[in-house]
This record gives sequence, structure tokens and C-alpha cells, in this order.
Amino acid sequence: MTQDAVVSPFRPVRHEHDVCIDDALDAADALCAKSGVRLTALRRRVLELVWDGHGPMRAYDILDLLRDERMRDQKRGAAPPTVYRALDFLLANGLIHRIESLNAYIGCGAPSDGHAGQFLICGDCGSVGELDDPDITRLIAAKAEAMGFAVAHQTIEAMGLCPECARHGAQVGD
Amino acid sequence: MTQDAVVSPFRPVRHEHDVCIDDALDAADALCAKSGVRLTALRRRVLELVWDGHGPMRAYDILDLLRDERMRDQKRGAAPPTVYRALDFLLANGLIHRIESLNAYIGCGAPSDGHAGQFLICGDCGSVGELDDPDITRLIAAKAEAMGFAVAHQTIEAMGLCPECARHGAQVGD
DNA sequence: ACCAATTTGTTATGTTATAACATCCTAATA
DNA sequence: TATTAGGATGTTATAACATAACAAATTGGT
Repeated sequence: MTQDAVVSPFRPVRHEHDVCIDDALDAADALCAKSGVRLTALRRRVLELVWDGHGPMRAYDILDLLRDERMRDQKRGAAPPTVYRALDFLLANGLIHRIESLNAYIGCGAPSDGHAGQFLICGDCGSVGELDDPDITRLIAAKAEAMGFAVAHQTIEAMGLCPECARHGAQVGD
Repeated sequence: MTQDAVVSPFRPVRHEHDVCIDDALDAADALCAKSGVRLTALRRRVLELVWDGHGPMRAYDILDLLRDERMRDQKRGAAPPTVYRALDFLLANGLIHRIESLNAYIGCGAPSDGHAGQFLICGDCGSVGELDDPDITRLIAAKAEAMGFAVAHQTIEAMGLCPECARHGAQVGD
């Protein structure tokens, strides 16, 4: 088995992905309908802005975008709680993930309730790959269980270099 | 092999551990001497305060303690950079770890350069167990490498219930 | 004692997140 | 269709976490 057989989980910071976004929003509509929760216009727009970011988005980046577009529409701006509440909803429903080591949010590539995701964060270009590898999840749960610890949620984040950046000899933190 | 054969990695939030602290400070002295870096009085005191906390300590908790004791000593107080710089030094030299999901710091149980640690965080009592399991580290590195990603640093944190709290039926977040 | 480098002090500010309460919207029902 | 109860959003204020920039003091080597 060659490495080429594996689909890359990376979402480069800059690429054309209107289609990804549309798919993600459609999936979100479906998932929320199934769960009986309301993906309101605001929540849907925040999800769209997260995806638009082509990478991890911080809460205040989203807030600024929201403010800008509301100002243009003659409405008043927006305040932090507006964004944080939408993010909380999206997190609770598995539509986005929070990357703890970046204080940032990213669209979930395979939304479904109660999965955590595992993230490969390039320290050079900032792109993020999402894994959801059951071997990793199970190994950690097993090791914890051996200590008598019952895992409810895993935070797995690896900082390093993506294939692209490793190839041209970048260093983490450049 | 029974579970009893495994030494618990848990450090309950409240227990008597003057000895642990002394050992940790001795180890820190030795490690810094070996590395040729200076564990100054301030840095050593901050390390001691982190250990005194009987669990994860936040930067401003440490700052408050430092202020209090300096006020008593007739000196002026302390400001955030004083604490953050000491924490940065201790992190850089592997004497403490930062727990990203708590924005908190905890003494490293087995200090040595360049290891990350893996944390089991009880969502009920707040106690934290530190693992440093090479199987977990290797599996994640291997899975990442299969995607062409070179891992430099891993953040592994599991929220759940410690043996004690699981036994009396607590829930995460209580 | 002098110097250069490191460490610490100090002021100000930037960044991330939530509490508390008011208002508005929406969907179910009478 | 008018009512209404719950959920969603608006709004103000503040809490919690962290760093930039520059000044002063300390330390170790000569």
C-alpha cells in the first residue's frame, strides 16, 4: 500500500472550495433537521463564515466579518455573544471543532454528533488536516481505562509540518 | 496483569505532597544545572507555586499568590509579564506543562527536555493524571506520517472521570 | 570595578470569552 | 388569527488570558 492511496486530509489555507462549503451547509441543514434543532440564519451564516476562512478562524475574525456585512446592510453591528453563542451551538451539534491550541474554530469535515476529531496543524502555512482515526481514539481510551479513567472527550492536536511545507524545508513557527 | 500493578498517575487536588514538591524542585535544580540555564529565585518560586496548587494552576492564580507574598514582604506587587515569563521559561525547559483545554499549568512529573505529556482531566474533581505513553505518541506520529505530516509537538488531553469520581457516579461538568 | 547579556519591573494594551438582562421571533395552541 | 411560552438574539458591561515595549536592576566574566 502506497502513500498515494491515502486521500489527503489537508485543507490548504488558500484554495477554491465553494463546493466544499455548499456541501457542508447542506449536510448541516440535514443534520439539524434530523436532530430537531434550528439552524437559524445567523447560525448558518456563522458556519458559512467559518468555512469561508479556508482554515482555522478565530471568534473575533468572524465577529469582524459579521459586523462588516451588517453595517453594509444598514443594521447595527454585532457583539461577541452573538458569535460565541452561534459557535457554541455549532460545536454542540458537531458542525465545527474548536482547536484548543489555536483558540480557533474550523468546519467539521464529517459532521455527526459526538465525535471530536484529531488535528494536524502546519506550523508554517497554518493549514489543518482533520483525522478521525478510530485506532488513536481507541488506544487512548484503552490506556486511560487501564488507569481507571473513563474518557468522555479527547483533544488531539499535533503541531508540525504539512507535506507541502516539509518538502520546501520550512520550520515550525516560521 | 492486573490493574493494581499499575501506579496511578493521578494527583488528587487535595493531598499532602510537600515531599513531591521538594523532589520536583530538586529535580528542577539538577536539570537546569545540567542544561546551563538559570533557575532564578523567581522562576523557582513560580514552579513551587504551580506544584503547591495541588492541580492545574491558572496564570492569574499564581500572580495573585505572588502579589500577596510580595505585599507582605513590603515589596511592590507583581504584574502579568512577571508570571508569564517565568511560566515560559519553565515550559521551555520541560518543568511544567500547559493544559490547553484549561488554560492552566501543571508541574511535570518526569521533567526532561522535549516531552509533551498526555493528560487525563477529571471533569468532576479537577484532578489531572499525566501519562507519557510512547505507544500513543508513536501511533499518532505514524498516522500523521502516513499523511505526509511531520509531527513536532503533540497536545493530548482527555476529559472524563477519574477512578474516584467514576466510582461515586459523578458526571463530567458537575 | 567594568561591561555585556540576561533577567525583572512597569505601563499599557491586545485578545479571548462570559454574565446579566432586555427584546424579539417563532411555532404551537386556543 | 390572537395568544403565549420558549428559544434566539441584541446589548452593555466586564472577566479572564496574554503580550508589546521600554526601563531598571542583576549577574557572571574579564
